[in-house]
Amino acid sequence: MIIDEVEVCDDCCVHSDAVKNAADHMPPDAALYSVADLFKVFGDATRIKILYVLMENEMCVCDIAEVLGMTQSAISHQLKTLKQSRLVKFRRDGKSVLYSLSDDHVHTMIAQGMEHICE
Amino acid sequence: MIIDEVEVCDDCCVHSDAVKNAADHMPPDAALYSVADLFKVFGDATRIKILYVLMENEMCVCDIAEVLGMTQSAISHQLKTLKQSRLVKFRRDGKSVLYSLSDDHVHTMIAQGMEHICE
DNA sequence: TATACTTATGAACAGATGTTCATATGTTAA
DNA sequence: TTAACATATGAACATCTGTTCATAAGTATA
Repeated sequence: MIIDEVEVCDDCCVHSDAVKNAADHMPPDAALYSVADLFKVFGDATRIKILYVLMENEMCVCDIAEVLGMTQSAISHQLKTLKQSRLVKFRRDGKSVLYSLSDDHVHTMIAQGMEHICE
Repeated sequence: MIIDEVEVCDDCCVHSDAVKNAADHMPPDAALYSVADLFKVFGDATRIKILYVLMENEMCVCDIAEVLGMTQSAISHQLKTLKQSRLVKFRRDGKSVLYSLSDDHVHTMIAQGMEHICE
C-alpha cells in the first residue's frame, strides 16, 4: 500500500483513525521547528555552562571565558546564538558588554532538564 | 595576563570575585553534559513530532511514519534515540511494537519550550 | 587623535548528526 | 517450516555545528 509516496504496512493501517487523530492534533510545522530550534540552543554543553554562569551574576564576555577556560571568540559566538534565541540580554558598560539571563524561562527549562536526568 | 593557557583581559579580571563565585556554583561537568545531551534530543523537529504524536496515542512505528510522511527506517532510528534518553517506552503487541511517552516530563518540557517561543 | 582594550565576526576545518538504502532480526499465520 | 509482515540496524553520504584563527568594529583613556 502506498500513501503519500511512502510505503507503509497494511496491518498497521488498521490504526488509521489513530493516525488521523494524531495528524489533526499536530501543531503547525513552523511551531514545531521553532521549538526544536529552541531546544537545539540548550543542547550544547558550552551554552548550558554560559547560562549557569549567568544565573549567578551579570557578566562580561571575557569573565565568562575565564570561568569556562575557553577563548573569548568561542564564547562570543555562543552568546550570539543565545541572544538570537532571546535567552540572554545585554547592556554596555564602558568597554565591556554585560550579559544576563532574559527571563525565568531559562531557570525553569534547565531545572526541568536536570530533574529528568536525575531520576 | 595568562590564566590557564587562556589569554584574558586585565580590566575584566577586576571581576575575579564574580568569576570565582560562578565557578564555585557550577554543577559537575558530567551533569552539564547530560542536560545538554537531553536537550539535544529535543532539538530535532522529527523527534519533536514523534513526541507530539505519542501524546495523542500509543502508536506503532509504521503509523508514526505515516503520520509524519517519513520512512519507517528514519522513524526507527529516531525512536532509538528517544528510548536511550528514556523519553519513550514501548511494548510488543504481536508483530507491532507500540511506543508511548515515558512520563509527564515530556509534556512539561515541550510546553515550557512552546511558552518561550510564543512570547 | 592615537593607543589600548573589549567584543564581534567571517572563513575554514573537524567532528557530529539525520536520512537513505540494504538487510538482518523477530513475530505471526498458513 | 515457510512466507509475509513489522521493526531494528549498519554503512554511507550530505548537511549542520562548534571551535579556532585572523581581524574588524566599537569604546575609553592618555
